[in-house]
Amino acid sequence: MAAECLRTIAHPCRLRIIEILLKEERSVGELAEACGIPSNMASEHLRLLKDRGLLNSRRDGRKIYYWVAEPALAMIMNCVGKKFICKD
Amino acid sequence: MAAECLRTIAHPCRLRIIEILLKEERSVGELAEACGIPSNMASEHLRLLKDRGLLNSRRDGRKIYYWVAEPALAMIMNCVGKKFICKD
DNA sequence: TTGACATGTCGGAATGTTTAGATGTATGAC
DNA sequence: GTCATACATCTAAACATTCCGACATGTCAA
Repeated sequence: MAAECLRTIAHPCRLRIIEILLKEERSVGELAEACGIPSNMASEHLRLLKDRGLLNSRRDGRKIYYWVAEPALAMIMNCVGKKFICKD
Repeated sequence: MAAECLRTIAHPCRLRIIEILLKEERSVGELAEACGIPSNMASEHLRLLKDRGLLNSRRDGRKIYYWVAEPALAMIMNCVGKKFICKD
């Protein structure tokens, strides 16, 4: 259901994560720092996004890198962030 | 905040309401019937959407008609519904 | 004014989400 | 092997959302 995926995206940390990952892949620790949250919370957000097929991940040594798996996210983020919807 | 507005949209009934209102304005009762929910719940959903500036309303006799106030909703719905994101 | 209709608002129960801390697992360095 | 690092998982508390019934408001018609 579309509503479920929108809810998944609709969280400040997850929007920030998606925004970053649209540029390039990142590790959990990097994303956690960028969002100002502990890494276990970042991990939880990433799990939610990955469970819905929005992200993919790969391990490289001790780190795990995530990237955007769903191209539509770029369009959604373009709508959301660029000029639309509840700009402050 | 963008996340807040996305959360507002991210509900099955509210997505349906937006989808209908993108075509033409409708009364609360019509929307409630279309969503299969009681009219007081439709009224509540409409209030949430209106409070964030996504809808507008006008009274006509006893009925109150709502329509889409935020043009970006058409683009968002186009992304969401047409081919992207968690299609079943 | 009264009654019926359309909508809005107010509780509160049920449910879902977010967060934090503690613990668990996998990897590389030594 | 031990240790530290990077990440994941579990649990429970705190918080927010959803839904429903009951009641309130506002309008029209008679």
